[in-house]
Amino acid sequence: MNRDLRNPVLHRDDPKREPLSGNIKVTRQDWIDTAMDVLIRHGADRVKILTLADRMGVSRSSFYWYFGSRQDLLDALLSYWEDRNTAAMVAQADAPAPTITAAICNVFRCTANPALFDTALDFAVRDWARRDARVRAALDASDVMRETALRRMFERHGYPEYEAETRAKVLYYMQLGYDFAGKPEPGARRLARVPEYLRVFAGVEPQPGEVEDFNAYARQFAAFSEKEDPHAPS
Amino acid sequence: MNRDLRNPVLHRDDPKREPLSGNIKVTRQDWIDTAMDVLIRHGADRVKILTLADRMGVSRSSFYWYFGSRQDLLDALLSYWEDRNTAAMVAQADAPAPTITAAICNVFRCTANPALFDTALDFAVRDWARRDARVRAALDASDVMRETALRRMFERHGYPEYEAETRAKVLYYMQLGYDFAGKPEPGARRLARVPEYLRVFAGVEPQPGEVEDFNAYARQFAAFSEKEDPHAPS
DNA sequence: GTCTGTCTAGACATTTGTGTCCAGAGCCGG
DNA sequence: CCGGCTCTGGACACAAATGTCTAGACAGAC
Repeated sequence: MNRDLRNPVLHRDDPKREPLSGNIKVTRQDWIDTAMDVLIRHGADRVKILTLADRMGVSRSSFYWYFGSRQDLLDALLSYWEDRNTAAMVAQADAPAPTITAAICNVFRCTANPALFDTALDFAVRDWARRDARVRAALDASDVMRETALRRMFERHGYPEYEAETRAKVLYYMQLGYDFAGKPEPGARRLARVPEYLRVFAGVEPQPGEVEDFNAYARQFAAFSEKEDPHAPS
Repeated sequence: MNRDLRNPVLHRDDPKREPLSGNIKVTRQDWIDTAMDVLIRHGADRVKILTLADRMGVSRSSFYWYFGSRQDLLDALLSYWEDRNTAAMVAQADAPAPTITAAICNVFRCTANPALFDTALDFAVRDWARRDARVRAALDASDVMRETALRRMFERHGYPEYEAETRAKVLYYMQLGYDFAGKPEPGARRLARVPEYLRVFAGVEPQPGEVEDFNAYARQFAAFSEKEDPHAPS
């Protein structure tokens, strides 16, 4: 029973690592999934090993087989976020669109669709960034990428560079502030307000059919119709 | 030495309580001030009694003379916030103004002036609200009051009720999102953008002199010219 | 069937934070 | 000057969380 032969570090870091079948109660991914849920619902500083273990019905020791430390787990959570939300929003902003209002609707499609963009996760990461410099750096980089993509979007539709930058800021920070604030408006009222938002953000009238197209899309997602409060405490 | 005669609860709760002069190292207000600083810079969950005591150079026991528990201190912090930011923003929104753009500038004056509105504190309370139901309730009430005041402002300047509500939301949530996001724009660029913001928020051109009046006001405050990063971690 | 590697449980040490108790220092009024 | 009130320091108990160590259960390979 040589201790070096079962060195857990090697196995943890091996991407091809395949666990034995019947022996396992939880996998590395189970730890990550549970931690992600706690991160979103309670914040990064409440991702505690004991809490996760209790919730999954295993002992804390199991954790240290899969992860070297709590920090390792948190790094995994940040990696997941980095590979998701920002890419989705940039893609939607870059998507071709006949008019600026249609283009803005594309951006709305992003935040309306939980499969494309997890607003609760995005918020949790922002919250976390206040407490961790590495997270903060990753977040700042993401904000720049998103805002740049939105500015390019306005520029493609004929807005001068400086005005495009301002409108990108209004659109992006309004979106941010809306998700940040307490209670979201009920889905129906929120949808009804879309044409007005388009007028304010673009400064022009939406074209016929554009709002209807977006509404039809948005109604597919519970997030936009009856979203549960993403900031409920405790 | 009857214990009931020196019952600390009576003294702590007595608003007319006057400490002896030369005997005191810290006052109740010192604890609150230090806690407020930590709340703003690191978040409510890092307001630890030991940390505060170390920083003031006294023992933890002193704390329990002035406060019954850590919760008592946090309640004091919340009370302070409740009596400040919201009142200031509502007052600025209600202030008479010749045009809508001048009225919006009044609101900008609020967030530009640290004496009227502490954005960092506001943010810290929002952060805290995610972790404490009572804070969350106080925050929700404040958001409603602020948004209502902004809607009334647009209505007074002739916007129909529904459009006034939408524009109030864009103005308020953009403000929120801007403070929420990572790095604020440098002061000069931010000031230069004011007229464009006015056009987007109001949908009309600012009148001559309005922007200049606001700029002259804003330049008095370091917060708007070279604000330090309010969300630096740790 | 035994051995080997994978994974888990339970006990231990350590750190950090809260709250309580008590002795006592310092100031004040009588 | 002295007794009582105000406030502080230091010791204690306790709880929550992290990380380490060791024994051992279990499946698969041979």
